Amino acid sequence: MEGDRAPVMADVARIAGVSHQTVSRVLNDRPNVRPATRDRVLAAVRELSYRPNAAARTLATRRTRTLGVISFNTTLYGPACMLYGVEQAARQHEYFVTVAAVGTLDRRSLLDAVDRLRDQGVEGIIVIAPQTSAVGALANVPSDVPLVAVGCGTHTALASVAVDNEAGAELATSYLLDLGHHTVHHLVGPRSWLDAQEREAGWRNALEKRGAAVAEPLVGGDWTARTGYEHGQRIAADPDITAVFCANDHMALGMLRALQKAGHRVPQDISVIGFDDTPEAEYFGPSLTTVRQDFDELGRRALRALIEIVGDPDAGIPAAGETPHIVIPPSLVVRTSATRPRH
Amino acid sequence: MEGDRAPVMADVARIAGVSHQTVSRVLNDRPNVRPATRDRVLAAVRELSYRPNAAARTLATRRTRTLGVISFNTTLYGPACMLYGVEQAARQHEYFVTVAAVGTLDRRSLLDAVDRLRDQGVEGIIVIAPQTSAVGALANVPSDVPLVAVGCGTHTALASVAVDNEAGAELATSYLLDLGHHTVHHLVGPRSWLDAQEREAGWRNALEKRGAAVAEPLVGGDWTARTGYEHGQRIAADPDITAVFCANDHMALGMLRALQKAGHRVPQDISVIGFDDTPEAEYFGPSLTTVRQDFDELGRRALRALIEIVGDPDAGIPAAGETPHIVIPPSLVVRTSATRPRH
DNA sequence: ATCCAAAATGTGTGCGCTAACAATTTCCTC
DNA sequence: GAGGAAATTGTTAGCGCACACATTTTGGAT
Repeated sequence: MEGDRAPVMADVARIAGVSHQTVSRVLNDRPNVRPATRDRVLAAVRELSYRPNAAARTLATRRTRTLGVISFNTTLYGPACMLYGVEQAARQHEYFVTVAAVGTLDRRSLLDAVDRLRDQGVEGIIVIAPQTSAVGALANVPSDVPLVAVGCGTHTALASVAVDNEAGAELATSYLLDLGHHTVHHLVGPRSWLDAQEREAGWRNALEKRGAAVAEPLVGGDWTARTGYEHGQRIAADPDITAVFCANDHMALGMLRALQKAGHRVPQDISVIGFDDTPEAEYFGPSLTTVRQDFDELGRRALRALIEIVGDPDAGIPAAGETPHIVIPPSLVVRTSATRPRH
Repeated sequence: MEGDRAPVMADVARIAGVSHQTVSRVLNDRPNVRPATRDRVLAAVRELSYRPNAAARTLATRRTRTLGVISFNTTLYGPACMLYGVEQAARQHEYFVTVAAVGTLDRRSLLDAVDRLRDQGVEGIIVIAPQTSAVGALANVPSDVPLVAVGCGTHTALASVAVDNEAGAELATSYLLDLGHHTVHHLVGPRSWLDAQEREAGWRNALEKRGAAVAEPLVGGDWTARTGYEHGQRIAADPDITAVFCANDHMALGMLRALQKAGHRVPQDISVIGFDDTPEAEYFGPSLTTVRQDFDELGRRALRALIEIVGDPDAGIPAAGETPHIVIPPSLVVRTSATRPRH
């Protein structure tokens, strides 16, 4: 058990009575191999439990069939889903994916992550790091490996795949307006995130389109239920507010709790809408009306976009200078946390 | 830009006026290099932006410095955190990590994942797949790469790192008993998960130790809020029940909603306790008392255990036959969803 | 100066594979 | 059954690096 090396192609060749090149041809589905020979080779492969050595193959072909994913916080529901989608699609396309989590989003640690991934020889990188600063840092990274950003705003120099945050926010806001609310307040996400900025813009747009008053947005949210709760306490104190659009579901949860604790009923007294549609949102108290984005699909699309760029090199690299932006429309999921205002 | 190959060690050597071997020595921190030479080499490296070729290095050293993670559903909070912890620790130890998500937990797709990872040359594998079947399938995989299971029960033939589910469940159950409840009902997780089994066992133990009645456990839960809700409806109909221990937080959330919808107040009428302590649990209505497990730490420990096995080979492989089991104690987080029963 | 060990550097080889080309065989056509 | 194109197989040469060893240089001790 100790002494014998893992079998190599030459071993297979010997057993099958052919040259190692023929083995290579069989393994790579090359044409011009007689079926009988192919069978003998495959038999030998099985007999030895031979597995090709990836490093050697990479060295010879200069292709690693590996993609990298840089992720800021895989712990969040969205990023976790996107990662899943990416891996799923990668497998389908016969790529490996290696992940690099970054703890902070400063330029340095981002570039470090890129470096680490390049050291490993990834052919392309997907960035799940929806912060403005991240995109900024990455946009002009002097790298020869293609980058695609996923789930982060479209206003970027990077190729990207994202949900249309603005449209989603407009959907939510308009819905509340249609219900009869005079205006809608907005708890924004961290301003450093593109998603937060875009959702805020969408909210503002919808309000202005209808000529509704644009109240000062509530800032300081960090996506967590905690900050939602804190703002909820303030909102609860203002009797004029009838509708709040929260930049994500978790903050909406905190908001719900604060409101109820302060004695308000949702939706009778105040309507609340979230964003993301996490699996739990339906079971919040009350069931949360929210904007759904298909994270999985986002990841899959990102991967496909990346592969297209990395491409079978013979497919040709897309015209440089063109940074493709794929945007996916979100949808409103109506549940019970929002309703008509009382008059 | 097109024609020139990426620089290789020989290029660096030429520029620095040394042999490629000296470059190699510098890059690998080998002793016996004059400081002046080392500096010239490093300068040349910088000048060319040289990066060593991982494939070539792997081919020569037979080490990939890559670990694999097999994960069933990275979308869940726990697995996502563990993955994060793993990656974090891996980086520290200068390992890459590549992920392989499996969609279903049958033996085949599990072995496929292992194969895929081995094809890529991983030196070890961490399995985040806490199902009985998964462990069973993996326990006797005829593999030369070390496996460590994480976050899944300790009663396994696999090396593992896990939280002490049984202790956690006892903690929760005893707490409720101490509060004065005559007995505690239990909504179990999917029976195919070791965690679910162990939590059930812990719950049962605690009850028996105190001589409390052991009610029929509520089965059919699948970790989602939906099934928590469904069982909640049934529980709400039984006036005798005063305390429920749910196998995870999401199901507890569904339970809370169903109970409230049915007109019960939590905790005044019924106490509820969860398991996991997801970030949102604190903001459920009411704030959820739950058993906390440190997923990050779990991931980190798993990685360290794996590295120890993969080890600097000179460190020696631990005695075969010994499958180390690391268990981490959970803790009870007391919030407001559980209280004394009314008499 | 002389010699020797230690330090510093260079040379050759192989890791396991694929690409390019060379050699052989097969199979058809006339 | 001769000739030649097409199909099949083999041979050689790297890919870029680290390891084992050979060689040179250095820095004392004598």
